[in-house]
Amino acid sequence: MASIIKLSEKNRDFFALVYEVVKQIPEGRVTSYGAIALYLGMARSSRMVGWAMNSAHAQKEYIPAHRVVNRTGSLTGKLHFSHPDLMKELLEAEGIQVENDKVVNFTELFWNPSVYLNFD
DNA sequence: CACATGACTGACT
DNA sequence: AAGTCAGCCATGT
Repeated sequence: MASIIKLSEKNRDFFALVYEVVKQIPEGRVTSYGAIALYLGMARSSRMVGWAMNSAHAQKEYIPAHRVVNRTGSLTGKLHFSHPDLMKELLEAEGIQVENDKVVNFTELFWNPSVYLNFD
């Protein structure tokens, strides 16, 4: 029926914040759901970040969701893209090597928002 | 209200 | 490194 997602105002803000952070991820770098949650002060709501990403594709502005993986560097969200291999292709297009659904050199490519988006 | 589900994580093995 | 478990929290039934 209604394809419109019902969200409380509180969660709308949360979604917007998540997208805002994801959009700041530089090309060729990746981060994790937990790191974003931590940066937003919701360290125990990492699942909610993934939940927010589920609606990223519906946003008017482009969200580089492929740059967000789980803590081990696994492409856990690949099945939610329009094509299962799209996530890998997008990452490789940015120079990120992907092997067996995992980001190679994940620890080196990891982009921590809490470090690069420090509050002053 | 109880229970299941999920783009997660940390601890433990 | 990889698998299992419990904790996590918003949604759906």
